[in-house]
Amino acid sequence: MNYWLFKSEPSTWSWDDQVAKGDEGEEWDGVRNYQARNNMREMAVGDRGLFYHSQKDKAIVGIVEVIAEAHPDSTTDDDRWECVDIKAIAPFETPVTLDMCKEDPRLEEMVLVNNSRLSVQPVAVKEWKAVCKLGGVRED
DNA sequence: GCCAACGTTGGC
DNA sequence: GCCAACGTTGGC
Repeated sequence: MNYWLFKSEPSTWSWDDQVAKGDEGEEWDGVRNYQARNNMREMAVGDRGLFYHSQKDKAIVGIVEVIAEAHPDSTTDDDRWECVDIKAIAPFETPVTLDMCKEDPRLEEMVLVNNSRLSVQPVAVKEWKAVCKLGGVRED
């Protein structure tokens, strides 16, 4: 299984919006960046992801699961763009802020810390475990 | 609200 | 195929 990080502005699409979709989930559409798209193409059903709020929160707030592999993005006719579907799994007891990530030596190589603009990022296993521990959720 | 960093676009 | 110009993102 691989681990990822999905970034969103809460005013556009928030964790609460994601939770409201329940087990049906929602497609992670609107991505117009090749690196982010390529990451989504790598995803398999069952992969887990961190849900990050950019802008005001700047914190990882929950865990999501990939429930559908990459497929054409329904919000555009441009066939270059694809997206996966994800559903909310569990909220973090404690949101893991960007500052916390920057301060943690285990997370110094995290993409979020070094390239915060990439909207869909890979997460290393050790990073995943560290973030889950900080967030107060079981890592599975 | 500013601005640095980055990615994309399009003229040459 | 290079690179300047432009638009967007997101931390501060």
